[in-house]
Amino acid sequence: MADWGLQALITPNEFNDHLQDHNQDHHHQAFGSIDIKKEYDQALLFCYPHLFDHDQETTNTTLVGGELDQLYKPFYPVYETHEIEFPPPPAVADSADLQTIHQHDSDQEVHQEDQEQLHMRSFCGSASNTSQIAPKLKKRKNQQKRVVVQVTADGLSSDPWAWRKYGQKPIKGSIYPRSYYRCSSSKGCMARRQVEQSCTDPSIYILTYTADHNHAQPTRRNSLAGITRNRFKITPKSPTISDGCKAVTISKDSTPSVSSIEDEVLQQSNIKQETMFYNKFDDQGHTMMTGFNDDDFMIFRDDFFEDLEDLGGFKMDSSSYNCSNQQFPHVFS
DNA sequence: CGATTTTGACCTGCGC
DNA sequence: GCGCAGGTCAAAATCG
Repeated sequence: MADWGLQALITPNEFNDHLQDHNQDHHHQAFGSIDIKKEYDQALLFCYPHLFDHDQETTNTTLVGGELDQLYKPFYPVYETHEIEFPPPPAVADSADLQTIHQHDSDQEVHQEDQEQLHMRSFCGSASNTSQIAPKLKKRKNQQKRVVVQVTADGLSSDPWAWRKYGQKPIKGSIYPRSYYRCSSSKGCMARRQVEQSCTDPSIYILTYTADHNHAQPTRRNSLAGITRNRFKITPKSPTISDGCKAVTISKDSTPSVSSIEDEVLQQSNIKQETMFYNKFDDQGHTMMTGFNDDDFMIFRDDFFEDLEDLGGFKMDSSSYNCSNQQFPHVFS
C-alpha cells in the first residue's frame, strides 16, 4: 500500500524541543489545523476531489474558531487569484516575504529586482509566482483563477483527471522547464495544469491549476495512452533539512481507503502523498520557512504554537501538536 | 488508429 | 514601439 501523508509544510528557524521528542513517538498523527484551512480544503477539493467524495460527514475538522483561519494565513500553502479582487495581505509583520505566495495587489510594491530575488530564493523558477504577480490593469489571459499546489513526484499523478500535455517552455530563472497540460477528460474543458519543478528541491513539483473542469470527475482516466508513458520520470531524492529546522513526522503509515475504481486508479498511480508547502525568507535571505516532501514532515515556528496557545481551548501539550486521522478523515480515512 | 508527447513557431501581455 | 518572457498552437513523432 502506498504511503499517504498529507503534508503541510511550514517552516521555522526554530522549533520546540518537545516537538522533536513527540515526533519520535507519534508517527501516525498529523498536525491538525493546517489542512482545515479554508483555502487548503478548497484546493484539495479542486485538485483532489476524490479525497472528499466518500466521507462528507467527516470533513468538518475545524478544531477552533475562525480566528485560527486568520492565524494560519501566513502559512497558507494554497491560494487563489481572482480576476478583480485579491485577498488581503496576511496579518504578519513580514508579510512582504510572502508575496510570492499570495499574489495580491500589494505585489505591485515589490520591485522587479526584489521579485527576482524572491523568485530565485523560493521556487527558483516558479514564474507563476512572480512573473504573474503585480497584475495592474491588464492581466494575462489565464490569470483568472489559480490554485497552486506543491506535490512530490508521486503526487503528480494523484488527481483523477486526465491531462494532455500541450506545451513546454523553459522558464527564466529555473533550470527546469514548465509543462502545460489541458484536461483531456472532456472536450471543451478549459481546465489547465502547469507543472514545474522546484530547483531548490527537485523532488518538489509546483502544480498550477487554472480554470475549472466543465464536467464531472471521471471515475477512471479515459485513456491510459500517455499516462503509462514517461510522464514524469523522477529519481527519488531524499529530503534535506536546513539548519535550524526540525521536523515532525506525520501520518507516515496512514492507509487511506479510497473507494473501488478510484482506489485502483490511485494505486496504479503510486500515490504516496500530497504536499503543500512554501518558502519564506528573512531579511538576510535565510530560509525562514521551507518545506519537505519526500518524507512526512511538518515544520512550525515556535511563535506559531505560541499563537495557538493564545487561542482559547488549544492547550499546547504534546498531544495537541498532532492530530490523528480522526480529525482529518477526509484525508486519512 | 486514436491518443499522447515533443518541439519550434506564433501570439500576447507587460515593462522600458 | 520594441524586446522579453509566458502561454498556446499545431505538425510530426511516438506509443499501445
